[in-house]
Amino acid sequence: MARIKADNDLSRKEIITQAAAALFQEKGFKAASMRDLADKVGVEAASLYNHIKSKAELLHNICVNVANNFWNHIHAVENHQGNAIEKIEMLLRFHIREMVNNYQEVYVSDREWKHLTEPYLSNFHTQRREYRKKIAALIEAGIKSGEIRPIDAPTAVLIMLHAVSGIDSWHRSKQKISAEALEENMVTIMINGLRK
Amino acid sequence: MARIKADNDLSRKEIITQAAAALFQEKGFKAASMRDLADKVGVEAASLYNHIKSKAELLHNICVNVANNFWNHIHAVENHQGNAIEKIEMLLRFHIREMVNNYQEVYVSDREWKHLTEPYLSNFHTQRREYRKKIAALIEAGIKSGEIRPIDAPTAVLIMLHAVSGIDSWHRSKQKISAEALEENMVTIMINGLRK
DNA sequence: CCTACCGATCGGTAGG
DNA sequence: CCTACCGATCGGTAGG
Repeated sequence: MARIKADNDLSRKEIITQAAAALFQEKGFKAASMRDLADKVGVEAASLYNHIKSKAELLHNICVNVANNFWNHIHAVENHQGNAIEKIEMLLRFHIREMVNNYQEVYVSDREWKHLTEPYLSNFHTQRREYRKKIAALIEAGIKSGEIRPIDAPTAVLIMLHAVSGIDSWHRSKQKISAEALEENMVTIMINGLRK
Repeated sequence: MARIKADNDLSRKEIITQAAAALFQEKGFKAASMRDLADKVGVEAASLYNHIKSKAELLHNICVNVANNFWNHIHAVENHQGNAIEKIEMLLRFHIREMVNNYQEVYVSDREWKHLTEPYLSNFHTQRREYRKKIAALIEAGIKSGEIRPIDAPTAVLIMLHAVSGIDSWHRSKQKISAEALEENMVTIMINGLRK
């Protein structure tokens, strides 16, 4: 009995979090009200608080989930057997697929994280900086091995990550090319831009 | 006398608009309050309304200024003598420089325009779409002439524009490379990514 | 999960 | 340019 109740609570909370991700993506965190969210879920605003603690908690959960997802993946990339270009392509394809399939959460985590409250804001910021350093290290390795042009690695990271975040425009576009074609086009442009 | 007063009003309004651009960039449009803005300018909130009509007008002015700036430039690019790669490089360098030198306004126009009110929202959206079509046409021309890889032009546009918007991270970074080095690195990666 | 309601803050106005 | 203030809306709570 207790377990079934706990399961129901969990999935209810997940439904609310998913709806919050969609809402924060559409309107932005500050412009999205808890009344908007309640409408989306189909309850009164006050009822949300039986499942969540606060609006801030919703943003926090979204950002932490996304951050951990990318954080886990880059360790797999680092341990992957292969040259630098292969590793970077692996990372790039993961980013593209996450942006395609898990659009709203990834978008919110990327664009709305500055509305996190302390200490989560500082934690997120630090992890983000570490994550980018890891990508820069992959690029540096590729420059040393002669696979990649002698460019500024942090600048290359910034181009890569932001290019991928442009997929939000793809989601909204009228005549979408397929997700596969999008991925191949992005990889072609970015990898050839880096490759010597 | 009347002229001096008019001049003072204009520059006062410009001071407020500049401060608003900085504030909207830092906090986001919705999270930035008119009391915040008044503090930044050094007056009481009510006094702002002797110079501006509304908070919405401030965002509108910022977005229209930026949009017109880019709109005028792309006509110069289209009329420029040269091959497709040269035109695209010219456009890319202009975007990079605007993002470096006119950071706050460009950033706000890029990230906060969805908070515009009608009919400005629709106008902005339409102009933005037309602008991107013009860039896609430049890329298509380069593909036809054999200068550029056979890629999906709208995807290439989206990568280019978003890569440039990543310069906001450069502004905040601790050990900044020079603006010139940033520009050369970006141009190298993007142009070689496109070039056949 | 709802009704009823709270204190805080918002954009903006009146009047001087 | 300021003091004083407004109606609306916000995130969230009490109590059932």
